[in-house]
Amino acid sequence: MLSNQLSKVYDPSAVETRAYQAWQQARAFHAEPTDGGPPYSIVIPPPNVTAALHLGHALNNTLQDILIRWQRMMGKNTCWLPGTDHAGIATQTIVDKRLQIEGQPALKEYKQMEARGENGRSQFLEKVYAWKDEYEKRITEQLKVMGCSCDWDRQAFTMDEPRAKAVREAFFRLFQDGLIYRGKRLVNWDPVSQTALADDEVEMEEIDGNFYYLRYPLVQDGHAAGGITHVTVATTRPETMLGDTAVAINPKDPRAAALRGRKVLLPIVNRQIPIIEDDYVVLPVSLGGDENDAKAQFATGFLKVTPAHDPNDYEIGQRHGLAMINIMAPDASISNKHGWEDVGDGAFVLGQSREAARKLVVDWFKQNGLLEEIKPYRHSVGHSYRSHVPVEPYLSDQWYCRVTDPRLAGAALGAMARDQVEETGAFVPESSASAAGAALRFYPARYAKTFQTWHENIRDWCISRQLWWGHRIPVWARAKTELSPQEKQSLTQELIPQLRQWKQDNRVAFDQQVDIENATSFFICVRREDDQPIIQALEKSGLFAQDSDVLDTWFSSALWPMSTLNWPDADAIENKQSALNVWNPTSVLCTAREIITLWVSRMVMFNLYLLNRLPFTDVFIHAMIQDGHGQKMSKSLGNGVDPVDIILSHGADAMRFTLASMATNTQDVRLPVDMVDPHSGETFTPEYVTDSAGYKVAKPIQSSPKNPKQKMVSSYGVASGKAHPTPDIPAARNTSSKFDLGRNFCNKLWNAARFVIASVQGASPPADNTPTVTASAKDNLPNRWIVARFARAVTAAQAGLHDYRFDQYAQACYDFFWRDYCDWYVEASKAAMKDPAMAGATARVLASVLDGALRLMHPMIPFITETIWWNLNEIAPQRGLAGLTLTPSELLIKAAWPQPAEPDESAEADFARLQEIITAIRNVRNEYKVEPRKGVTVSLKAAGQAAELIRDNRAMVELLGTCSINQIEADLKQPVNSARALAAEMEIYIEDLIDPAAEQQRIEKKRQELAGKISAMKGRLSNQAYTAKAPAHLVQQTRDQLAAAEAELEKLG
RNA sequence: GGGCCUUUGGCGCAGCUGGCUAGCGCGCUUGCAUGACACGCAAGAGGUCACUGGUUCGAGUCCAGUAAGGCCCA
Repeated sequence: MLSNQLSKVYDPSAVETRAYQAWQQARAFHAEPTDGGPPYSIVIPPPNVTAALHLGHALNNTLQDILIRWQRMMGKNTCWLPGTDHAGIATQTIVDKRLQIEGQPALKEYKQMEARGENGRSQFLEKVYAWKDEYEKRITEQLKVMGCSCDWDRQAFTMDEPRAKAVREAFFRLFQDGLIYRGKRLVNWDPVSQTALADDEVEMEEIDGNFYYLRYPLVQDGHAAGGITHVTVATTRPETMLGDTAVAINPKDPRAAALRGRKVLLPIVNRQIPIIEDDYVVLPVSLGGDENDAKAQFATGFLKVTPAHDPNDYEIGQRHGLAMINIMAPDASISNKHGWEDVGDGAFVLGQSREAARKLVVDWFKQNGLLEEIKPYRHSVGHSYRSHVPVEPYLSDQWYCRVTDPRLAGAALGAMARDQVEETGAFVPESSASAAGAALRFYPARYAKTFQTWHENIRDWCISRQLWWGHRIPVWARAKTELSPQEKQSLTQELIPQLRQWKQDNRVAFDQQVDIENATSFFICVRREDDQPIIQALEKSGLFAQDSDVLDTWFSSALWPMSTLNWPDADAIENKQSALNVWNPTSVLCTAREIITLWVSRMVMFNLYLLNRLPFTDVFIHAMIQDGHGQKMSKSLGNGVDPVDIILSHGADAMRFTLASMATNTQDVRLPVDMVDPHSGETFTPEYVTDSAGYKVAKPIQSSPKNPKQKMVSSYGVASGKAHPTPDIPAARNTSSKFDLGRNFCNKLWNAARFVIASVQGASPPADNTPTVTASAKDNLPNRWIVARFARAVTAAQAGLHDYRFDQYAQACYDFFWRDYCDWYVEASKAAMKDPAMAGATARVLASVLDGALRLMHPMIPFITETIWWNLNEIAPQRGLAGLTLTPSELLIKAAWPQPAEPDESAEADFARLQEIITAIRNVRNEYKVEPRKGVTVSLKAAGQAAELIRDNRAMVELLGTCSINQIEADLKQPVNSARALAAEMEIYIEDLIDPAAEQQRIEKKRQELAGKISAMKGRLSNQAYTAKAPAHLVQQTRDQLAAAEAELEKLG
């Protein structure tokens, strides 16, 4: 067996690899549902296979691992399910781009191959799978080096076989129940990716645009119109006028009456379109519109209505039964082949891009005297989150999930914890799940509101995407509307009877209320991917073809807490002891806030609908990490920090500790980003500049702090292409000195453990060498004290973890281990270990409290604690104290979480007095500039218990104060030439310090401090309102404090 | 436009249902290479808690408003 001796210098990389291997060998991460114990489970928010993990992932997964390891030590049957997400559009786009950069055939070429019948689709998907394999592997590696204790046996991917099965079943059930439908709607169309986007995939960006004022002449039909010959519409998108089918006016507009029933002649196309009245139209300021509304300032009172190219116009079109004319091809060029027929004089715009067409149309209006004016206007325009081009509202056939249905959105609202639901007037029925106490609860609570508002305003979810990378939509549609008599016969006589049978067998579903005998088109959803007889029958008939679209990635993500646990396998559903039934609902979902609407909502709706229970009970939303200027970390700004770099430079434990300390209750945390000088290896703060968009970025070229002549390229320089690294001017990595916090702590822990283990090694066992050896002997105050402090630390740590306050947990560990254990207890033990009467018991306490501390800190810093644990097991196997049960365990990961005991308050109070005295002595030594190792002689004026306390702990005070105690007397006179300090109601004289002036100054400073306090407290007490209204105990406390301060002042003389 | 959040020493953050003489880490100052640790030890300096008003015996903490910044949803 390898020696577990701790190396002199802490080397994280050596420690980490070995510990992780040991855990895996022991199968410590794996659990079976039948293992027993209360279940505790987490599903990982599956990282996208698009790219490697960044610091946000590191935070997210560190926090999950802390929870998992904590709960495992608490004896729960713990399962953390890892996996990755295929991220449809993002991955497809990135692979396409990579192929283009490499000069290989890319998506465009594969699409052409597919059109020629050469399997372009499957060949392209092979490329995407290769990418996925690479990144899935990389992500898994990253999670492992971070220390994540995932159950790797259960690793999943959103497109693997079991997950595909879940998607199929869910789609089938929703389709069968009428919760999925196909509709011609306006979608957010990305003309570059040529796919529909969900609302949340559209990013609003402020754009400098214009309002164009276009004149539409009134059709002269012989009626007077109050002298009006034309109407002027204001638009930001003039090219869409080609598809106008009405002009709207507000019924309150005074001009409305005169124009009622009239028409305008749409220029260019010469289409006659009606003037309609609709409340939606904004009144211009001159006619009573709101002057604070920017739109009213720009409005003319007439609104061109283009139902096929604007969501609001679409609504108006629906209300008024207007025609919808689509004037664009899928690539957003102007086209007369997708629904626009009356081109009129518009041939000159056909085939033009949106941008070019806009210019041509405006020019046309100008030339024909119909352009009234152009006003600059800044407004927000939706952009594709993927291709970053403006999204086109586009009329097309898409699949929708009817999330507006009460069975989905309503159920999600009903599952919320009642005390987190805000009264909004909207009807929120309480569901059985929430009534049973298993309600959905958000941490921090404020995020419940986001969830609630989203569901109260939800719109149907467009789930189809015109992509290749994703789950195919399992629907077959009639490919032909016109059938030959032969085809007709084969359909009605063969296929339809079969279909009816299959439907009865629950193997297929039709869209609801369709008469399949007579309908010219209908949809068949096939339940199972492997139901070959059906699929073959449909395809061989030549009458049906599978929908070519894929599902939105979130459709499969929405099933994640079920699909990772093998839903819909029969065994998973029926067996009470199946993983699904034991671990779903999962215990908590850890994620960032932008995911509440995208993902949390959909998981809740699907899990409730399909399984009649929540996917998880707690939702913990953690902060987002920003750079030092409060900006999002992004590739293009070059302000990201790579977790792998931090692990290399600081160690995984150090990174984890720091991340946990940053996990406060707030929305965002800032992480100032530093750079590593590739010439010297030094970390320094780069020079910042402001880029054209107003972001603070690192100057592309930076100078080495050591030698300004040596230059380097910043990440921003690389990302923006503003500088190119060369051998002389290399690229510099980002880092952050914030991680020093964790590194310092781990280093402290390592060295303290080495020291403690070495001290314990030689010590003879305590007289009472049983697992219940007591630390409460009268002469063992430091022993009693550290045990009490440990009990407090456990309570604080546990409270922090329970509330998802990882910063409080980290702080509790830090304060206890460094401040109490190292600074005081280990130092004090140096005195006790020299005393044969105390050495044995002290050694036991040293080892036992170290044991407890390792257990306490293991979830946060697992590698280092595990490694020290092995060494401690070897050197000091006998551990445990009365009131501190420490069941032995070979591996720390499997050890039991320490139980908090009642802290010994008298030990705490007594020890605090000793600390005060020692600090006072040190203070005087420092002010008098006594040589650090030179002893001083100290006498104390103390009586009774105080004197006893000093006498009992004399060796410790002498050691820690670097002094020798001369006298401890109740009526001691201050020795000549001595300095005087007050502490713990004692007078302390440090002898042979002769500087009367300095002494006078010290005493005067102290006196003023006291006087300030006294006058403040006197003021408070002389206020009658205070004594009358403040709680009695507080008033008494003030009186006591005043008396104490006055007594102290008295002593100062 | 609606919602959420932030503003506490040079920097990053705590401060629970109001009682604070406002904490922590980094940085800073002064000592110290003490046989666990200089990624360290000891002792210090540094803040009228963004601003204005209110409630209260008492406000960093509650309320209203103002300013600056960030995020989400339209």
